[in-house]
Amino acid sequence: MLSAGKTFRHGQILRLVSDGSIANQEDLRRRLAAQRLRVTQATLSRDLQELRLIKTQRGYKSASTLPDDQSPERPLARALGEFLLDIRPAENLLVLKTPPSGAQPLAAAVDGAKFPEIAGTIAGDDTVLIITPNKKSRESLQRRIEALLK
Amino acid sequence: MLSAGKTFRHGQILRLVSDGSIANQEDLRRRLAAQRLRVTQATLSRDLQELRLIKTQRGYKSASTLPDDQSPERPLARALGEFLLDIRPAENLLVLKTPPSGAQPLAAAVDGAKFPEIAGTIAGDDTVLIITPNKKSRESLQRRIEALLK
DNA sequence: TATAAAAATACAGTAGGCTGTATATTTGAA
DNA sequence: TTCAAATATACAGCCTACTGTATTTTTATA
Repeated sequence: MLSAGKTFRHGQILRLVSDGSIANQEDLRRRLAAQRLRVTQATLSRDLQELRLIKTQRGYKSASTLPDDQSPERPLARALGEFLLDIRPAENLLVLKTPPSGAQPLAAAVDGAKFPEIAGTIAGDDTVLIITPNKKSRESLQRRIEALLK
Repeated sequence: MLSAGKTFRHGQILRLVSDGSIANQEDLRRRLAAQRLRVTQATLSRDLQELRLIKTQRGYKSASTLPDDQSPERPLARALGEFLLDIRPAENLLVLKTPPSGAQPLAAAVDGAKFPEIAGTIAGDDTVLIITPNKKSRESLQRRIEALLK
């Protein structure tokens, strides 16, 4: 299904939720159904989890400011699968090559993974530069990233 | 398998091929195997097709300069699945919302699809603005894009 | 043209992602 | 606390992408 359905649904959920008038998942389900997006409550439960939306008195709200107890490597694994073309080590630096325009999303995913080895990242159009304190930490990071590939 | 293997393998194929020393698919297979990427000749045949690499006297070469007879909507469908959060029509304009940093890649994919309705696109960080000559063409374009969603 | 090497593909199996159904758990109000 | 509503999840099915095997088709060379 290419998952376009899911991503688009997520966008619609964010939009509906930001309007602030969603009382519960059944409510959300009806709103989506009204625009031809028919899914079950179970699916919405999963969606809200993936989107990190938590319920408040006034509807749902982003939980992105809350502690990050989810595994941060999941979205990174996806991004790597989608974008990574090559890994090039260079002393304390790690260069990730992507197709044109792939660097920004991949860098965001790398940042999101919050690897302790990483001092910082810089992304251009098709290149992500990851800076680590030293060669050892780069090697460690590289192993962890490569482990996410297969 | 998350296809991480495939994208990364494609990157490695591009790298090996650019070195110019690949004689044939069996040769390429051995080179990849030497770096722990073990696949069959059949898979490489498919990879080279996807990468549009054609054989020349001196190895393989990009065929991207050749006429574009492939459907341009494939990568767009992927990009939409990956990035599209919302579609907002406005007279002769179509606004595509994406997650942060999603606009550039999505815009590139839209551009790549070469829709005749499109006069131009402008992308920021999370918004792609598509300009069409008039409302009719915007409606047409919108239908075509929405058809790629499911 | 005949032949062998190279490349392409038909076919089938595998694996993972997504979703619905049905059920369990949690939450909140009385 | 108790009950009903709301939410989460175990389970299974479906679908698609990917890949290997085995074979066919193409290419190039003698």
